[in-house]
Amino acid sequence: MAPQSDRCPYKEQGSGKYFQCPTPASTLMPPGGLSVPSEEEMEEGEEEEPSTARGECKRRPRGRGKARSPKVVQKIKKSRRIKANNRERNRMHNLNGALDALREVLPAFPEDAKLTKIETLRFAHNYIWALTEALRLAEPLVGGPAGELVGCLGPEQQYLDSGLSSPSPGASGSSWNSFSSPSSSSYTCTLSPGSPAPSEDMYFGQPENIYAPSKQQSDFLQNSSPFHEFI
DNA sequence: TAGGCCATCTGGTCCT
DNA sequence: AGGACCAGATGGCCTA
Repeated sequence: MAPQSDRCPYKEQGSGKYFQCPTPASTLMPPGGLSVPSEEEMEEGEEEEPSTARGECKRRPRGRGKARSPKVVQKIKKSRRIKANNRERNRMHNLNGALDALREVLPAFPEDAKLTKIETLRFAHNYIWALTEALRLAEPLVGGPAGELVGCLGPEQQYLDSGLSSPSPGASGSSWNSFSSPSSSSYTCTLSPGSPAPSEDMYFGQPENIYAPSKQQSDFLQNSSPFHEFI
């Protein structure tokens, strides 16, 4: 069956964010109008099989266990399908919302190009891995936990220190550039090119061996990231 | 125009 | 039983 609509009507213009679907069944009525069975109709068509043996229906009073007409069965099926479709649509919207949230905490690209779903996931994977590497390699240099890094990684240290409450690196287009600029005078903790890969147990292998970054990602990261050795 | 990406529908399976 | 999850199919939009 062909989709009833080609584009999501619940996607916010501009931001591209999704919002919760309104009461679904009513919003997806086909042009001709689909009559969803009322509760009463549903009840009327409910599961009970008619008693085959005459007079042996003990569970229900006479007249209640009548067989559903094909029409009613079809209505029930259609109603269930519509409900399932709406649930599925909401589920996918939630998934897309989570993906959007993930995009927001990833470094923004200068041209503000929106990453595709797969790119977002791959980039996030690489990004997390690179940050983890940065922390791991920086730790011995400062002789303490990564949270105590002071002025080692430059402006990005603020980002590392602030934890969950940190401003999103993708929140402003310039944040990533400033924190990762190779020309930054405080950028003293460059990652060594020959550093060994972390164990697979801890890091699930080097991202580049699993997910090759897109050209867009690798270009950007190679030009502006302190993690370029890992791309 | 082909190919990539996406939203949606759909039926099957798993889980509560 | 009903909902969540999943994967395949389909068709529209966009871009190189």
